[in-house]
Amino acid sequence: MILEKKKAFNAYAAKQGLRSTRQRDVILDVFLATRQHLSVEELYLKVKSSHPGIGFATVYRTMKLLAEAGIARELTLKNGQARYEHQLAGEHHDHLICTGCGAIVEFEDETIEKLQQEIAGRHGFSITSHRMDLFGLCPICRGGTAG
Amino acid sequence: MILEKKKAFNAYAAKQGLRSTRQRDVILDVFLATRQHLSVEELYLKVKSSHPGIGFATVYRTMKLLAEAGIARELTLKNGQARYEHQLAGEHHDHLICTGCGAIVEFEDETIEKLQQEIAGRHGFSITSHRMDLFGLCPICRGGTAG
DNA sequence: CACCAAAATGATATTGGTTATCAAGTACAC
DNA sequence: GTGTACTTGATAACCAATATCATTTTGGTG
Repeated sequence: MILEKKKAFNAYAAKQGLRSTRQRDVILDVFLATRQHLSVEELYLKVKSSHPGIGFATVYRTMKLLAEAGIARELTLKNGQARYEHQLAGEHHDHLICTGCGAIVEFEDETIEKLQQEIAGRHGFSITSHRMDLFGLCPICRGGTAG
Repeated sequence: MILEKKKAFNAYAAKQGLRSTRQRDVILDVFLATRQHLSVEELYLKVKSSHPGIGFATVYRTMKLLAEAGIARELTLKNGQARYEHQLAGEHHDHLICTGCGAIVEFEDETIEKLQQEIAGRHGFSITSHRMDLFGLCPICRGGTAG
């Protein structure tokens, strides 16, 4: 699947007339090698540890590129810092976010998606994307005591 | 209803040991007098037009206060700038956001809310709040042509 | 391979929204 | 009225993100 993503990015790069660079390869590799929701800073630190020469401006630029290419999705969390997650082609998922420890659980629900389309339709909107985040406490932060 | 909000804020202020100031009254008035989703800057400009002496730091502080008091709700839009909307006691609504002109339409859907609770329950989460934004084009920006 | 124009990089400066600082002002209990 | 803790407003500081720009690299061409 990593190869697919790389091909997808190469295809996008070709279409856009972008050049193939070592830095972009490295950043894409690092991004694809993790399953977490990474901030640009975290990504930059990971990249830097193996390739100290790469500057953070390039990481920012490349992540924007990956988002445009449909490989990464940018999340705007409450603190204002951007985080990126993998974008599985055609798929979409939403988030359960623990306000205690920051843990993020992904989920998807077809029924909700359909309802969203219905609602949008009633207002004459054509939806291109959405964001749904549920905030609360995860089982661990609730302390094991149900309720 | 404006008086109710003011009473609610006074109650919160009393509970927190906060003092009653002219500035907070003015900012609350300005906020309650509008039905739009205002950025802090817009709010500041409105406040300033009638009370030039009030600084923006006070507007920021007061809006945080109103959010804590449950009177305002802070929205984190994609550009990172915070906007505030009215928080109707106990009620909750979500947003249809036009990516063309920035128009925001509010809606609520009980079925979705219930589904959210179900999903959270399946993962052991207890939900305290959520955010759901649907992005797309409003009827006007779609150009009138359905599709 | 050498050359060149365009694109990309990386160090740095800059921006823009938000928060912290702190002296001066104000509310409120006494 | 007095005292003091809370507020305010001007300013500086902060931080993520973007712009700038000289230098380097890519990828085509001869």
